[in-house]
Amino acid sequence: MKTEPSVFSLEDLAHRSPEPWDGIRNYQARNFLRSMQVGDDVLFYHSRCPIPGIVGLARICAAARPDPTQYDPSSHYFDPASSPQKPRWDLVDVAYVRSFPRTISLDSLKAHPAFQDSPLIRKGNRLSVLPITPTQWEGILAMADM
DNA sequence: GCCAACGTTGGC
DNA sequence: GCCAACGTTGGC
Repeated sequence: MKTEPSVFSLEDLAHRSPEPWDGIRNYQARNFLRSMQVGDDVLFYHSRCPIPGIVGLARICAAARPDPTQYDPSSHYFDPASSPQKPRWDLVDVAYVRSFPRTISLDSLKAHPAFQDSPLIRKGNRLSVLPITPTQWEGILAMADM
């Protein structure tokens, strides 16, 4: 899961957890949210910052449910085309697990064989929720010195 | 802050 | 159903 640390960082999650992950407004990302299960581990990625990359781990502690901000006209995430009778967008609840000793930078992901086919390293990629393969998990944990 | 890449919208 | 215009994401 990606986030801009200037908006909401892993440190923020450490102090406010669990957190409803609202505001996802991309159908592909939403579908990935829906496939998540309670107890699933999540890699936490910081974007739009000096060293973009994976900074730690979080965990899913509630499965997908309708995102209430879609009905709220005062919300930045308001979607006039959505209604409680026919919700369009979902959220999951995310809890802090741990911060890695060091950031696994985008540069090092680009250099890792397991990530060559991942949308994560693709230029122009905009998916803020995306799946990680078992091989990628192994690579990440190795790079994180865990 | 710039801008390339991409998803979405809406006129036709 | 096409595609230009628009808004957003995210590396740099």
